Amino acid sequence: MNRPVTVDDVAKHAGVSIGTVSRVINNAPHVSRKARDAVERAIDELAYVPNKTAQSLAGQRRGSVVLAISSDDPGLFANLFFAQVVTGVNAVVEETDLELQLVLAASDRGRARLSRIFKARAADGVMLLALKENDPLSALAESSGLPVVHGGRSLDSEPRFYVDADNRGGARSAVEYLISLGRRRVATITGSQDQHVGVARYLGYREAVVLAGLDDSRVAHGDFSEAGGAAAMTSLLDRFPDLDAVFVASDAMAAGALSVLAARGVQVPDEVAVVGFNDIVTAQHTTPALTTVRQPIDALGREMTRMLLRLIDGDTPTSLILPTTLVRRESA
Amino acid sequence: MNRPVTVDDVAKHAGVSIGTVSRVINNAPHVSRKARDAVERAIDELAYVPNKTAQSLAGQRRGSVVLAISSDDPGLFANLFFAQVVTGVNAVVEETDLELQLVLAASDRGRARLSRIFKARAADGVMLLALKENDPLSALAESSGLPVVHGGRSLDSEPRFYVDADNRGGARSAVEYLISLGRRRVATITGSQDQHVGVARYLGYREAVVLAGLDDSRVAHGDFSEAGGAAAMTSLLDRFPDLDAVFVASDAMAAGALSVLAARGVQVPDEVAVVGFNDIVTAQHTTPALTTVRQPIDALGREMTRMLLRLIDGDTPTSLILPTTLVRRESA
DNA sequence: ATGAAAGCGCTAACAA
DNA sequence: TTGTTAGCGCTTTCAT
Repeated sequence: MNRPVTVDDVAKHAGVSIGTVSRVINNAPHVSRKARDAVERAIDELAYVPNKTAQSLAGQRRGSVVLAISSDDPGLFANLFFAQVVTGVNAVVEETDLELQLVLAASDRGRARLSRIFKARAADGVMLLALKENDPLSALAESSGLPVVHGGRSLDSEPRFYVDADNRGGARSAVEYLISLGRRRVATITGSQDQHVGVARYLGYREAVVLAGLDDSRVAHGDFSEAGGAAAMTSLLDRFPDLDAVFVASDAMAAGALSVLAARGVQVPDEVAVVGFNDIVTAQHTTPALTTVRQPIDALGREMTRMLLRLIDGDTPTSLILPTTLVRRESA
Repeated sequence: MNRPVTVDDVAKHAGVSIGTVSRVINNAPHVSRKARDAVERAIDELAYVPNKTAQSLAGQRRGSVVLAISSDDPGLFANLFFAQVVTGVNAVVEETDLELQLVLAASDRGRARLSRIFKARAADGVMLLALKENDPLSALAESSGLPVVHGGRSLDSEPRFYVDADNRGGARSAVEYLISLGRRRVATITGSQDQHVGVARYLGYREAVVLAGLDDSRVAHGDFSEAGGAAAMTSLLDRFPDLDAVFVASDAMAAGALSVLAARGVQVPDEVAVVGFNDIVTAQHTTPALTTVRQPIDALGREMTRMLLRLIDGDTPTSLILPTTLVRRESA
């Protein structure tokens, strides 16, 4: 393992001072054409690559951003969501010379680790994803003094800087679509009402139904799980045997609902139309294939990252809500 | 933003030299009980956290490992796999004070980034995941001189250090299971034969069939995609109308195969038993639910990381093949 | 426009 | 056992 090439080597090779080399590297002003050329050639010839650690130490910035994920539920959570967010984040990070640090912070141990990262100033900024309600991560991050961007919102407090999908609008347009199909007795299976997404999608449902002058009382509360969806569907069917459509706040719950509907011999979409939310892979494989609301997940990752970069640069970005799209399949 | 606490502060506060402080932090020997206590108290009282960057620079180690992923196919790839590997990796990294750096290296840009990381000695080791055949990443990583661990193998060359699932054994036991069910005309839909997994699973099939004294000629080649699986199933049905079982090298292909079987009115599993591979979420939602081979994905992540840590410590670990398990559902 | 030198906060070698 | 000091490789004043 031969000694790595340093600034001094480059300086020597180019016949200039290390100050000049440094200026060229950070393309600072006050460098003569000649010197710049010489340095650039030296860098090329020696295949010099600056030592990131040294840059960080001298430059007082870490050169890395953290993506912290506060979910321990690989089943529900991982479904493409994770991969897609990371893809989006990576795309933007790639354009910079920052590093992307990943921290799974659902456990105490994970949070402690994150906390050390903050205290040790081991990152220039943080993106927080999949926070739970009253997630300690939020306070932890804010108190660090580092720039923080949230993916999604929470019920307890509106983050200062966030990117979120338009859950309410997505739900509203899903229900409006059902109504446009001629359905008049539209029910909903909600997600957990202690989470922002759950509430937002429920509000979207109500908005559409009430605006259309229809009855918004056909409601069963679920918990985003398939089993919960099945239970809620059963309850709905028992209480409102006349319903002709259901807006379900997640695809997983919709899958559960579809099984119940099938078991009861209810025709989908003929008797009851069903719309889900999320567009997970499974949505294509339910019977019938599920009409659902798709979130722009990689865009979420990209915009979170852009926002964080601006924050790091000292700008004050504005929070963002990204539009969703309705994916029409056979269930409605 | 007040000046962060440094070693000198701690030293002063504890009334010892910075050498002693440093020794305590790295729990080196030659520290008196008394001094250690004093330092520890000072650290507590000042809430001192060492600056990672400075540690790295002085200590000549980066304090981070890279997880590089060479896949751009979020659809196929992301299905839980990604999240589970990361979960496993994170679990082990969490026990150390290393950072986990994520690099998506499917593009030229991503590879270039990785290359800089290597050259800039911006990591202590690398884990390579989801490499394609003849993936340039492999050479890139090896040439860096850093410790490298591969997740999975490739056809072109056996990595020096790898962790892989027992694809061959998993396939073999899946087919043996079919045979134990009384099936005698077992076909297979293979995965891409230019990938190690594809070949390994095919070999496992042959092994089981031939060892049982059965005919191993009922073969159709697929490409791991759902559409490919459907096409292969059609071909199989046309060429071998007598088949009574199919081992399909991936769940996605199995989903495609099941659709074809259903369309042709073939009863599963009564007429034809089907077994898949991977145990993706979708496997539970096919009709009928898919019997499949599950890989220990989070264990893969964990073991890769352990292996890398040992490599970084200068040990010479041995490559690992992790056992798979058969998950019985309704399709066989 | 350029060079010299003082750090950044820590580790490690060497003295004491 | 403890203290001192010289770096790690870079950035950034401050002179020149």
